[in-house]
Amino acid sequence: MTEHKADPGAAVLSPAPAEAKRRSRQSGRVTLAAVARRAGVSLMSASNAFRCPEKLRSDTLARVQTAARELGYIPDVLAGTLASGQSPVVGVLLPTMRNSSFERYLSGLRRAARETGRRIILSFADSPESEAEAVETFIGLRVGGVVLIGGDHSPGTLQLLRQTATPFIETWLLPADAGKGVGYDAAAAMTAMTGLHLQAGRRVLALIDHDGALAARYRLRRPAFEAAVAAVPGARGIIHPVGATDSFSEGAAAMAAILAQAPQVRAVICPTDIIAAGALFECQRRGLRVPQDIAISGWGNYEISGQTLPALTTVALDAEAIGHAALLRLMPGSGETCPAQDTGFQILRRDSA
Amino acid sequence: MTEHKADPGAAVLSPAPAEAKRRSRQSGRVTLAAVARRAGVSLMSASNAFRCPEKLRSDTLARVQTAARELGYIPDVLAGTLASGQSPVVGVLLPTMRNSSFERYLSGLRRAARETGRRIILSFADSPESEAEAVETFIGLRVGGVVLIGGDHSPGTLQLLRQTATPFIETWLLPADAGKGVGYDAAAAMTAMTGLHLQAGRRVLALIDHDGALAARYRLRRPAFEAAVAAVPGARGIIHPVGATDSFSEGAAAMAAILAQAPQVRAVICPTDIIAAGALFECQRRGLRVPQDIAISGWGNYEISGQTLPALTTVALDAEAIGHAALLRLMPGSGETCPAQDTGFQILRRDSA
DNA sequence: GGCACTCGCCCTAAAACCAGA
DNA sequence: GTCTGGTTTTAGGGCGAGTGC
Repeated sequence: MTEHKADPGAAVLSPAPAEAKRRSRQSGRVTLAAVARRAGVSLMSASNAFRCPEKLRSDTLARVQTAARELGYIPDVLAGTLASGQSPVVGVLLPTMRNSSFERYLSGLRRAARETGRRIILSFADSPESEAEAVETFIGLRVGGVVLIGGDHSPGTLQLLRQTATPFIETWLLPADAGKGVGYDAAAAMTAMTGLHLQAGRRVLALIDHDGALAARYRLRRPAFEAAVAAVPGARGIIHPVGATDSFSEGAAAMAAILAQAPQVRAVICPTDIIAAGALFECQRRGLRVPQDIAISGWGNYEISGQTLPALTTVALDAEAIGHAALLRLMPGSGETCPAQDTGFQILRRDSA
Repeated sequence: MTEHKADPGAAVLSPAPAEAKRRSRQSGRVTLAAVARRAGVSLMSASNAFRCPEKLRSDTLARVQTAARELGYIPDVLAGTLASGQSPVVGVLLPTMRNSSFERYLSGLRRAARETGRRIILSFADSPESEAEAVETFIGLRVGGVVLIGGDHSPGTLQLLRQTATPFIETWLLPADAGKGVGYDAAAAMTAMTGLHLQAGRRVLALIDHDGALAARYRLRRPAFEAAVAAVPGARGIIHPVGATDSFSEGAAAMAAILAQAPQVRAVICPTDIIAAGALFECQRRGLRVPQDIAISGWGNYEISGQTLPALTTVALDAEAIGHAALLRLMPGSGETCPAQDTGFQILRRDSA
């Protein structure tokens, strides 16, 4: 069936122009209608084949599926979302790539997405502005939900989510948005970690404390540290704040600063394994022995923590479980019971402390 | 204007049901129509205010903008894409989170996106299946383009992209898809790196070679290594393959295996800085001095490479530039001249080799 | 500057079809 | 041949915005 552009002048007379115009706007992609035509069923049956397969007789269903496969049909999520008002897409916002826990977190999210037929898209944001921007992109895409890390979000971000009634969930920390979040008890972990150093007989402890924007996932730790130190007579705690960027060089610089300020420090608690590794490298450069001269502990059980010499004592948390539970909890309609919200943690004692 | 759900029983009698039905399907979100109403302009003017502002008188424009801000209007990208057939969203596919070059790559992409008014969504894929799945999600979302890393993609992935006529670009390596890709010359970098070890007088060199799925971004290196070694009389090259997972422990294991197999090895060229750091840690554990006993070089100039002791000699590449150029090249319509496709590299000599 | 139509799909309602009882 | 119950079709109206006239 050949067809050329209709002469605009003849438009009124010929039946063709409407047809031609329609064609010109079509994307050329395989549509559901094409699948239906090929399978010899109605549009509705084709639609139902994807949406509620149980409504079709199995042979009809098979016909549609075959046709879809043969044609290479990929559902237009946009059109579906627009029409139904429901999107299978979940937007996940990560603060940084540098935290290897997030890799496991993501695989938990992916597993849950596979289980519930959802699709995940990602974005990274390390500042309030980029966070709001990313969330706006998600909302513009009319995602079905948004998964956030930490409880520290720019007012703009939260307002956007709320005013558009986009379901979202905050993860990683407890207590998060009461009854909704998924995470572990960072304060308890800090209490345990500080206790470990104290029980080893160390009395002058330093805490490297992340601050800055979007650093709320560290915020619960400091009070727990201070309380634990205060509970032991003769113990002293030093707080050294660092910027929110997680890097080896920050760890090295922090270690240098702490040693300059308080040479008698015997243990350094780091907010991440990256910082801890950086601090360890700095000690190596100075010829300080770890843990004999000074103990170092990290946080997060990143892969590197098991590989440095000495290996790093750290806090292991179940990022995979957090991710998995987060997605399931995001949409109550899943029909599944909501998993427990506390995914726990574990102090992983290795050689550095 | 209060309104409650219409009583289903009364549906037939009341004039409300149609209205109620309509309402029930509406998202409740702020639409362009609402903005137009509030600004007292037609729907078209409101649309134009965003799409081609120059078509409006400035006071009309301002009225629309004010109304949009007051209402908290967020354009429905879905509807816009569906209607126009063009999407401002670009899907970026990353192989892994562990490569800190990708962070810079991403910021280049983001900068370009900001410059051209596009939006970026991300996905990670480390296997052919997850790659195809991610690309399918992008295509289902009818993204305007897809940015890929490396030239090694599952046939399914490429076929999907081609059959749906989705614009895409392969980055990172040269020569990529001739005339379209953006990247650096990995073979030349390997030649230079091998030369560095040879010039230092080392004659038994080992290459740790990534293989496995999706590892094409390493594939050009080995022949260059072999050629460089062959060109120097008395030099010998050992190839040690490792799986595609980029981890410290892989590096450590590879180093152990190489030492067992060829104790006389004097230099090890690693495919990434992570592997190199892992290899270095293994040497430390064995009391081998780097670089006196054995030289190690990495690849990628990840942050860790400057922090270990000794710091790692590595290949620095301009990931930011790759990302930036990739997005600009993806859509020729940008009106900008396409930047050069070779973003170059640099051998960063530090202490480990 | 505005009207009518379109993008691809969803959804409701009601009618049509197809067994078997 | 009518009734029944499940399956499929027909018809039409959206969803929110862009496009051609």
